[in-house]
Amino acid sequence: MSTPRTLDHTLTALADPTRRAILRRLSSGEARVTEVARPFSMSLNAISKHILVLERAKLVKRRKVGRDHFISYRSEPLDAAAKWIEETRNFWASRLDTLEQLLREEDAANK
Amino acid sequence: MSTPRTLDHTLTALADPTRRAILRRLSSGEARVTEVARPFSMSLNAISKHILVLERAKLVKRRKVGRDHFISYRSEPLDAAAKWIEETRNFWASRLDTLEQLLREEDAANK
DNA sequence: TTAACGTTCAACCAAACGGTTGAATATATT
DNA sequence: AATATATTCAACCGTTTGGTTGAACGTTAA
Repeated sequence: MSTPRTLDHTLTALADPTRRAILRRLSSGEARVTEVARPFSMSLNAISKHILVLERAKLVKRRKVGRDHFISYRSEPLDAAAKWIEETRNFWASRLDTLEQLLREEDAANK
Repeated sequence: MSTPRTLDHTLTALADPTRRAILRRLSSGEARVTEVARPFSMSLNAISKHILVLERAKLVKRRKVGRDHFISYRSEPLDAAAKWIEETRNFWASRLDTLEQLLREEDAANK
């Protein structure tokens, strides 16, 4: 089974609260980098780097118009991540021995 | 901005392919650390560290019996992560609908 | 008691992360 | 042409990450 690096990138990008906040900030549509950075108490450069991480994960798209870079949200990676998580949860839910395993552990814990 | 650090931990833990493989490896029930490590081409210590990261995220539980540590999968963090992702997707779905609608109205106005 | 086993601890390393500051680049404005 | 604005690039810093090796610790077996 090959390693889906895009999932690595997606989950890594989402694991940071600043980056999750940036995504929410984009809900009203495109925003320039400076606009994205405004509500945060860190440097513009720091936000620029966070945007790079989001871009690597394809969670945002960049549209350059003159000196302005417009950043916008892309939904595909989150869809894919949701799909993976659901598949994994189903995988676990369908393990036939799950109940048996729980009982075994309980039994051992109550020993 | 509330900071759910548990989500950070969950997503960070899941962002690594080795750790995702470890979780799958646990599908047949509990396993000792050495058993968990066996299929991997890295040192036992490396796997021990990965298990620590999974433990911090509460994705695995440890049960010590003598010198053996039995590692088992816990489903709660994945459930919580799925919930967050679904909420976020819903948030975006409604937002994108609204934007689309606005564009449609604008278009109609410019007729 | 001694030896083997299962696991972690400690030290180390290189690379990545998350942040900073200052300079460079490209575009707009006057 | 000169200046201001938007953004990135480059260098640096301290911490974390993912890996190694070797020693230590606790448990089981001879």
